[in-house]
Amino acid sequence: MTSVAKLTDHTGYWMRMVSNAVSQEFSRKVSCEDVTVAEWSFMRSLYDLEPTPPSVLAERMTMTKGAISKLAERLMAKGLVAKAQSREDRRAHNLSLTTKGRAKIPLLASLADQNDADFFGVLTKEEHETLDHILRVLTEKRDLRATPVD
Amino acid sequence: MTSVAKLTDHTGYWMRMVSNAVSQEFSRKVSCEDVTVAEWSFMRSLYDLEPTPPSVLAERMTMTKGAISKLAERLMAKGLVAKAQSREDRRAHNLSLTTKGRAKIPLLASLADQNDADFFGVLTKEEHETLDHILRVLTEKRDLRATPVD
DNA sequence: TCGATTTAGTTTCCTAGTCAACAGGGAGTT
DNA sequence: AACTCCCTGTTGACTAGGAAACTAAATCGA
Repeated sequence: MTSVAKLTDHTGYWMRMVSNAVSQEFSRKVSCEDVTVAEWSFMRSLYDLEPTPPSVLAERMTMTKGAISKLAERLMAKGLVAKAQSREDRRAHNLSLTTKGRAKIPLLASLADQNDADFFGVLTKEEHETLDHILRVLTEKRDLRATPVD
Repeated sequence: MTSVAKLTDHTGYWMRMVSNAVSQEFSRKVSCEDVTVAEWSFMRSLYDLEPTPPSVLAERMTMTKGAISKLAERLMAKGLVAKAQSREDRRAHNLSLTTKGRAKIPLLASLADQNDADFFGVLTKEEHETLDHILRVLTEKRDLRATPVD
Protein backbone atom coordinates (compact mmCIF):
# COMPACT_ATOMS: atom_id res chain seq x y z
CA MET A 1 0.00 0.00 0.00
CA THR A 2 1.42 3.29 -1.17
CA SER A 3 -1.07 5.51 0.63
CA VAL A 4 -0.15 9.15 0.85
CA ALA A 5 0.20 10.56 4.34
CA LYS A 6 -2.35 13.14 5.44
CA LEU A 7 -1.24 16.47 6.85
CA THR A 8 -2.61 15.40 10.18
CA ASP A 9 -0.46 12.29 10.25
CA HIS A 10 2.54 14.41 11.09
CA THR A 11 3.47 15.55 14.55
CA GLY A 12 5.03 18.62 13.00
CA TYR A 13 1.66 19.67 11.67
CA TRP A 14 0.06 19.66 15.11
CA MET A 15 3.08 21.30 16.57
CA ARG A 16 2.77 24.19 14.16
CA MET A 17 -0.92 24.44 14.84
CA VAL A 18 -0.50 24.69 18.58
CA SER A 19 2.55 26.89 18.43
CA ASN A 20 0.81 29.33 16.13
CA ALA A 21 -2.23 29.45 18.35
CA VAL A 22 -0.11 30.15 21.42
CA SER A 23 1.82 32.89 19.69
CA GLN A 24 -1.26 34.47 18.19
CA GLU A 25 -2.99 34.61 21.52
CA PHE A 26 0.09 36.03 23.18
CA SER A 27 0.36 38.57 20.40
CA ARG A 28 -3.19 39.63 21.13
CA LYS A 29 -2.43 40.01 24.83
CA VAL A 30 0.71 42.09 24.47
CA SER A 31 -0.75 44.24 21.72
CA CYS A 32 -2.58 46.15 24.45
CA GLU A 33 0.84 47.24 25.63
CA ASP A 34 1.80 48.16 22.09
CA VAL A 35 4.42 45.43 21.92
CA THR A 36 4.87 42.48 19.56
CA VAL A 37 6.00 38.96 20.44
CA ALA A 38 9.42 39.57 18.89
CA GLU A 39 9.72 42.81 20.83
CA TRP A 40 8.90 41.07 24.08
CA SER A 41 11.49 38.44 23.37
CA PHE A 42 14.03 41.10 22.53
CA MET A 43 13.31 43.13 25.63
CA ARG A 44 13.26 40.15 27.95
CA SER A 45 16.62 39.02 26.64
CA LEU A 46 18.04 42.46 27.21
CA TYR A 47 16.64 42.55 30.73
CA ASP A 48 19.26 40.10 32.00
CA LEU A 49 22.08 40.99 29.70
CA GLU A 50 22.31 44.64 29.05
CA PRO A 51 24.26 46.28 27.65
CA THR A 52 24.41 43.87 24.74
CA PRO A 53 25.58 44.10 21.14
CA PRO A 54 23.00 43.33 18.44
CA SER A 55 24.99 40.34 17.27
CA VAL A 56 24.43 38.58 20.57
CA LEU A 57 20.73 39.25 20.46
CA ALA A 58 20.64 37.91 16.94
CA GLU A 59 22.16 34.63 18.02
CA ARG A 60 19.96 34.37 21.09
CA MET A 61 16.81 34.99 19.17
CA THR A 62 17.90 33.02 16.11
CA MET A 63 17.22 35.94 13.87
CA THR A 64 19.43 37.54 11.26
CA LYS A 65 21.36 40.65 12.16
CA GLY A 66 19.29 42.53 9.64
CA ALA A 67 16.10 41.63 11.44
CA ILE A 68 17.61 42.61 14.78
CA SER A 69 18.73 45.91 13.37
CA LYS A 70 15.19 46.75 12.35
CA LEU A 71 13.64 45.41 15.52
CA ALA A 72 15.99 47.55 17.57
CA GLU A 73 15.09 50.57 15.52
CA ARG A 74 11.40 50.05 16.15
CA LEU A 75 11.97 49.68 19.87
CA MET A 76 14.09 52.80 19.94
CA ALA A 77 11.32 54.66 18.15
CA LYS A 78 8.99 53.56 20.94
CA GLY A 79 11.47 54.74 23.52
CA LEU A 80 11.89 51.30 25.05
CA VAL A 81 15.45 50.60 24.03
CA ALA A 82 18.58 52.72 23.71
CA LYS A 83 21.69 52.23 21.60
CA ALA A 84 25.14 53.37 22.61
CA GLN A 85 28.31 53.25 20.60
CA SER A 86 31.03 51.09 22.05
CA ARG A 87 34.15 52.91 23.20
CA GLU A 88 36.64 50.16 22.36
CA ASP A 89 35.29 49.29 18.94
CA ARG A 90 33.78 52.03 16.88
CA ARG A 91 31.81 49.59 14.73
CA ALA A 92 30.09 48.05 17.71
CA HIS A 93 27.03 49.12 19.60
CA ASN A 94 25.44 48.20 22.86
CA LEU A 95 21.74 47.95 23.38
CA SER A 96 19.93 48.38 26.63
CA LEU A 97 16.46 48.96 27.95
CA THR A 98 15.45 52.46 28.80
CA THR A 99 13.87 53.11 32.18
CA LYS A 100 10.54 53.06 30.44
CA GLY A 101 11.40 49.78 28.73
CA ARG A 102 12.62 48.16 31.90
CA ALA A 103 9.51 49.25 33.71
CA LYS A 104 7.34 47.40 31.22
CA ILE A 105 9.00 44.04 31.76
CA PRO A 106 7.15 42.81 34.85
CA LEU A 107 3.74 43.41 33.32
CA LEU A 108 4.72 41.78 30.05
CA ALA A 109 6.17 38.84 31.94
CA SER A 110 2.93 38.40 33.79
CA LEU A 111 1.07 38.39 30.49
CA ALA A 112 3.42 35.68 29.29
CA ASP A 113 2.76 33.70 32.46
CA GLN A 114 -0.91 34.13 31.96
CA ASN A 115 -0.74 33.02 28.37
CA ASP A 116 1.14 29.88 29.23
CA ALA A 117 -1.30 29.13 31.99
CA ASP A 118 -4.27 29.72 29.70
CA PHE A 119 -2.94 27.33 27.13
CA PHE A 120 -1.25 24.61 29.04
CA GLY A 121 -3.41 24.78 32.12
CA VAL A 122 -5.75 22.27 30.56
CA LEU A 123 -3.05 19.65 30.84
CA THR A 124 -2.54 17.58 33.93
CA LYS A 125 0.56 18.43 35.91
CA GLU A 126 2.15 15.26 34.66
CA GLU A 127 1.28 15.90 31.04
CA HIS A 128 2.67 19.39 31.30
CA GLU A 129 5.93 18.15 32.76
CA THR A 130 6.22 15.49 30.12
CA LEU A 131 5.63 18.04 27.40
CA ASP A 132 8.34 20.31 28.77
CA HIS A 133 10.68 17.38 29.00
CA ILE A 134 10.02 16.27 25.44
CA LEU A 135 10.48 19.77 24.06
CA ARG A 136 13.75 19.96 25.95
CA VAL A 137 14.91 16.70 24.48
CA LEU A 138 14.01 17.82 21.00
CA THR A 139 15.87 21.10 21.25
CA GLU A 140 18.88 19.43 22.75
CA LYS A 141 19.10 16.60 20.24
CA ARG A 142 18.94 19.06 17.44
CA ASP A 143 21.68 21.62 17.32
CA LEU A 144 19.07 24.19 18.20
CA ARG A 145 21.06 27.06 19.43
CA ALA A 146 18.99 29.85 20.91
CA THR A 147 19.61 27.97 24.07
CA PRO A 148 19.11 29.95 27.18
CA VAL A 149 22.38 29.73 28.94
CA ASP A 150 21.03 31.28 32.20
CA MET B 1 9.30 37.38 45.66
CA THR B 2 8.29 39.20 42.54
CA SER B 3 10.81 37.59 40.25
CA VAL B 4 10.23 38.09 36.56
CA ALA B 5 9.76 34.93 34.51
CA LYS B 6 12.45 34.08 31.99
CA LEU B 7 11.56 33.38 28.38
CA THR B 8 12.59 29.80 28.92
CA ASP B 9 10.16 29.38 31.78
CA HIS B 10 7.33 29.19 29.31
CA THR B 11 6.28 26.08 27.46
CA GLY B 12 5.10 28.30 24.61
CA TYR B 13 8.66 29.48 24.10
CA TRP B 14 9.99 25.97 23.61
CA MET B 15 7.04 25.10 21.48
CA ARG B 16 7.80 27.95 19.14
CA MET B 17 11.44 27.00 19.03
CA VAL B 18 10.77 23.40 18.06
CA SER B 19 7.94 24.23 15.71
CA ASN B 20 10.07 26.75 13.86
CA ALA B 21 12.92 24.30 13.56
CA VAL B 22 10.64 21.62 12.16
CA SER B 23 9.09 23.98 9.65
CA GLN B 24 12.42 25.42 8.60
CA GLU B 25 13.87 22.03 7.97
CA PHE B 26 10.81 20.94 6.05
CA SER B 27 10.98 24.12 4.05
CA ARG B 28 14.54 23.25 3.15
CA LYS B 29 13.52 19.78 2.05
CA VAL B 30 10.62 20.79 -0.18
CA SER B 31 12.48 23.72 -1.68
CA CYS B 32 14.23 21.21 -3.92
CA GLU B 33 10.84 20.55 -5.46
CA ASP B 34 10.25 24.27 -5.79
CA VAL B 35 7.42 24.22 -3.27
CA THR B 36 6.91 26.05 0.02
CA VAL B 37 5.40 24.70 3.22
CA ALA B 38 2.18 26.66 2.65
CA GLU B 39 2.02 25.34 -0.88
CA TRP B 40 2.42 21.78 0.29
CA SER B 41 -0.33 22.27 2.81
CA PHE B 42 -2.56 23.80 0.17
CA MET B 43 -1.93 21.04 -2.32
CA ARG B 44 -2.33 18.26 0.17
CA SER B 45 -5.65 19.68 1.29
CA LEU B 46 -6.81 19.85 -2.30
CA TYR B 47 -5.70 16.28 -2.92
CA ASP B 48 -8.62 14.87 -0.94
CA LEU B 49 -11.16 17.58 -1.58
CA GLU B 50 -11.03 18.87 -5.08
CA PRO B 51 -12.71 20.71 -6.56
CA THR B 52 -12.82 23.17 -3.68
CA PRO B 53 -13.66 26.85 -3.38
CA PRO B 54 -10.93 29.10 -1.96
CA SER B 55 -13.07 29.94 1.05
CA VAL B 56 -12.96 26.33 2.23
CA LEU B 57 -9.20 26.19 1.86
CA ALA B 58 -8.93 29.41 3.82
CA GLU B 59 -10.82 27.94 6.74
CA ARG B 60 -8.92 24.65 6.60
CA MET B 61 -5.58 26.33 6.57
CA THR B 62 -6.56 29.11 8.96
CA MET B 63 -5.45 31.73 6.56
CA THR B 64 -7.28 34.78 5.27
CA LYS B 65 -9.01 34.65 1.92
CA GLY B 66 -6.54 37.22 0.67
CA ALA B 67 -3.63 34.94 1.45
CA ILE B 68 -5.34 32.00 -0.22
CA SER B 69 -6.04 34.08 -3.27
CA LYS B 70 -2.37 34.90 -3.66
CA LEU B 71 -1.20 31.40 -2.78
CA ALA B 72 -3.53 29.98 -5.43
CA GLU B 73 -2.19 32.42 -7.95
CA ARG B 74 1.38 31.34 -7.29
CA LEU B 75 0.46 27.69 -7.64
CA MET B 76 -1.37 28.38 -10.87
CA ALA B 77 1.69 30.18 -12.15
CA LYS B 78 3.67 27.02 -11.41
CA GLY B 79 1.09 24.95 -13.22
CA LEU B 80 0.26 22.89 -10.14
CA VAL B 81 -3.28 24.13 -9.53
CA ALA B 82 -6.17 25.13 -11.78
CA LYS B 83 -9.10 27.41 -11.14
CA ALA B 84 -12.54 26.97 -12.67
CA GLN B 85 -15.51 29.25 -12.41
CA SER B 86 -18.55 27.74 -10.78
CA ARG B 87 -21.60 27.22 -12.98
CA GLU B 88 -24.22 27.77 -10.32
CA ASP B 89 -22.73 30.88 -8.77
CA ARG B 90 -20.80 33.20 -10.98
CA ARG B 91 -18.89 34.69 -8.05
CA ALA B 92 -17.53 31.34 -6.95
CA HIS B 93 -14.54 29.37 -8.11
CA ASN B 94 -13.30 25.86 -7.69
CA LEU B 95 -9.69 24.94 -7.26
CA SER B 96 -8.13 21.64 -8.14
CA LEU B 97 -4.75 20.11 -8.70
CA THR B 98 -3.49 19.77 -12.23
CA THR B 99 -2.16 16.42 -13.33
CA LYS B 100 1.29 17.80 -12.73
CA GLY B 101 0.30 18.99 -9.28
CA ARG B 102 -1.32 15.72 -8.35
CA ALA B 103 1.71 13.83 -9.51
CA LYS B 104 3.92 15.74 -7.11
CA ILE B 105 1.95 14.77 -4.02
CA PRO B 106 3.43 11.36 -3.26
CA LEU B 107 6.99 12.63 -3.31
CA LEU B 108 6.15 15.66 -1.19
CA ALA B 109 4.31 13.43 1.25
CA SER B 110 7.34 11.22 1.57
CA LEU B 111 9.46 14.27 2.32
CA ALA B 112 6.98 15.20 5.03
CA ASP B 113 7.19 11.68 6.44
CA GLN B 114 10.93 11.91 6.37
CA ASN B 115 10.97 15.25 8.09
CA ASP B 116 8.76 14.03 10.89
CA ALA B 117 10.89 10.96 11.30
CA ASP B 118 14.07 13.03 11.36
CA PHE B 119 12.76 15.26 14.08
CA PHE B 120 10.69 13.05 16.28
CA GLY B 121 12.62 9.88 15.70
CA VAL B 122 14.84 10.75 18.63
CA LEU B 123 11.91 10.26 20.96
CA THR B 124 11.00 6.91 22.39
CA LYS B 125 7.85 5.40 20.97
CA GLU B 126 6.08 6.21 24.18
CA GLU B 127 7.27 9.81 24.26
CA HIS B 128 6.17 10.28 20.68
CA GLU B 129 2.71 8.93 21.40
CA THR B 130 2.39 11.07 24.46
CA LEU B 131 3.41 14.13 22.50
CA ASP B 132 0.82 13.43 19.82
CA HIS B 133 -1.79 12.91 22.48
CA ILE B 134 -0.98 16.15 24.25
CA LEU B 135 -1.01 18.15 21.05
CA ARG B 136 -4.38 16.64 20.26
CA VAL B 137 -5.71 17.60 23.65
CA LEU B 138 -4.46 21.15 23.25
CA THR B 139 -6.02 21.67 19.85
CA GLU B 140 -9.29 20.16 20.97
CA LYS B 141 -9.59 22.16 24.16
CA ARG B 142 -8.91 25.33 22.25
CA ASP B 143 -11.11 26.77 19.56
CA LEU B 144 -9.87 24.00 17.29
CA ARG B 145 -10.76 25.09 13.87
CA ALA B 146 -8.33 23.93 11.21
CA THR B 147 -9.40 20.52 12.25
CA PRO B 148 -9.11 17.81 9.72
CA VAL B 149 -12.63 16.51 9.58
CA ASP B 150 -12.30 13.10 7.86
C1' DT C 1 52.92 50.73 7.80
C1' DC C 2 50.19 49.39 4.17
C1' DG C 3 47.17 46.11 1.96
C1' DA C 4 44.10 42.14 2.59
C1' DT C 5 40.87 39.96 5.30
C1' DT C 6 37.47 39.76 8.73
C1' DT C 7 33.89 41.59 11.48
C1' DA C 8 29.71 44.71 13.06
C1' DG C 9 25.87 46.61 11.72
C1' DT C 10 22.83 48.72 8.07
C1' DT C 11 20.38 48.75 3.89
C1' DT C 12 18.03 47.05 -0.20
C1' DC C 13 15.30 43.88 -2.38
C1' DC C 14 12.28 40.14 -2.10
C1' DT C 15 8.70 36.95 -0.12
C1' DA C 16 4.59 35.97 2.36
C1' DG C 17 1.38 37.09 5.23
C1' DT C 18 -2.69 40.43 7.41
C1' DC C 19 -6.30 43.80 7.07
C1' DA C 20 -9.43 46.63 4.96
C1' DA C 21 -11.45 48.48 0.81
C1' DC C 22 -13.41 46.93 -3.09
C1' DA C 23 -16.23 44.89 -7.36
C1' DG C 24 -19.57 42.11 -8.66
C1' DG C 25 -23.17 38.49 -8.17
C1' DG C 26 -26.94 36.36 -5.45
C1' DA C 27 -31.20 36.51 -2.46
C1' DG C 28 -34.91 38.43 0.07
C1' DT C 29 -38.41 42.09 0.57
C1' DT C 30 -41.55 45.19 -0.89
C1' DA D 1 -38.38 45.60 -10.84
C1' DA D 2 -35.70 47.97 -7.27
C1' DC D 3 -33.49 48.21 -2.93
C1' DT D 4 -30.84 46.35 0.46
C1' DC D 5 -27.98 43.13 2.44
C1' DC D 6 -24.79 39.47 2.23
C1' DC D 7 -21.34 36.71 0.24
C1' DT D 8 -17.62 35.66 -3.23
C1' DG D 9 -12.97 36.45 -4.39
C1' DT D 10 -9.38 40.15 -5.59
C1' DT D 11 -6.56 44.06 -4.77
C1' DG D 12 -3.59 47.50 -2.45
C1' DA D 13 -1.31 49.28 1.53
C1' DC D 14 1.31 47.70 5.13
C1' DT D 15 4.19 44.62 8.23
C1' DA D 16 7.93 41.40 9.51
C1' DG D 17 11.48 38.80 8.29
C1' DG D 18 15.53 36.55 5.29
C1' DA D 19 19.47 36.94 1.94
C1' DA D 20 22.89 39.35 0.22
C1' DA D 21 25.21 43.62 -0.97
C1' DC D 22 27.25 47.17 1.31
C1' DT D 23 29.96 50.57 4.65
C1' DA D 24 33.13 51.28 7.96
C1' DA D 25 36.29 49.77 11.33
C1' DA D 26 39.47 46.43 13.30
C1' DT D 27 43.02 43.01 12.79
C1' DC D 28 46.42 40.42 10.71
C1' DG D 29 50.68 39.61 7.89
C1' DA D 30 54.57 40.94 5.38
